[in-house]
Amino acid sequence: MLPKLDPTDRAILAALQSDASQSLDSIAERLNVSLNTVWRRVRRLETEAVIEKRVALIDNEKIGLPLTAFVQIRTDNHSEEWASDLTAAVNAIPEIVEFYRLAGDVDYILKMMIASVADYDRVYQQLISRVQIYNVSASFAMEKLKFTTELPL
Amino acid sequence: MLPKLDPTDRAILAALQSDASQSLDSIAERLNVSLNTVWRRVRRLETEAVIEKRVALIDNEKIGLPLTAFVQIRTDNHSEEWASDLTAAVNAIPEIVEFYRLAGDVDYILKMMIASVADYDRVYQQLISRVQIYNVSASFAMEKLKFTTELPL
DNA sequence: TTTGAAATGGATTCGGC
DNA sequence: GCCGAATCCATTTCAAA
Repeated sequence: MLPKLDPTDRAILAALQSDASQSLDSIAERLNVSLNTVWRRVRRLETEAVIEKRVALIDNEKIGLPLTAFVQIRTDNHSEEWASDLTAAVNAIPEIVEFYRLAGDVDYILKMMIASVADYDRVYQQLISRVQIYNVSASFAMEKLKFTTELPL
Repeated sequence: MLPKLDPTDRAILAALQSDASQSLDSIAERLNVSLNTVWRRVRRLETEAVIEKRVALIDNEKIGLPLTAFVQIRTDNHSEEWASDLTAAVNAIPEIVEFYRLAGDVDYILKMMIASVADYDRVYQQLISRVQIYNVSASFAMEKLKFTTELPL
């Protein structure tokens, strides 16, 4: 199931997940392989969807969303239907950027990017207006100490 | 402090954070402005660091890191030194992709991308070998329901 | 000072070997 | 895997508003 990745593939992935604006040429030179090789590997990694997409990362503070909040959700309703309602509600709210179902005590965790604590309430109201939630607890980030989209290879 | 962003800037940011591989030409056409205008706006957004970087997003499952864990940390040591030791330790561990200091009961939360629960233990041991931690609780994601780097504009 | 049209040069794409 | 042609695209220049 997992695509085979040799050291060259991994080096290319490492390069592109760190900086996707660099030219294939410069990667080829750094890895001591031909441009053509890099190009073919990248194309393969894209068709296999190892590379999901290329995106620009935007500074959340510069666009007026300095606050990150984590919200833990517990439910007393473990039906499929409730779960898919919650997922649909979350997907409709762009401030919620991550959402996971958890093992254990807390059922779900989500992360939201917001302007302020008042803005948290606005998003929270949006969420609970769409789906019945049993128990919510929010934690606000005082300081972002690390954030990266780079995965270890 | 916040850069002024007009609707064209926001539309360009929205386009690039959704797909940075599209040409400036196609964005220009879609927004009904000239290529030149888009190019200048992008350059300005880059020099102002509203656009932080361009990256390739990699499928964590395809590279053998299917598990996401959230780790909540409480400390009894609130010194500056301990905090900076923790941050240094976290920065040295590539499996830890996000790390925040929180307001409230839990002092820190971090997110890690790992191969398995056994792999969680390996990373956890690395962390506690570098810094004394009072209380840790980990939650494992059973299901990733939403993940995006796109911020609302 | 801002805009768009057009030219340049560099990077990507993809065939053939 | 390597070369090279064709294409595409970012970047610069320049003229006009």
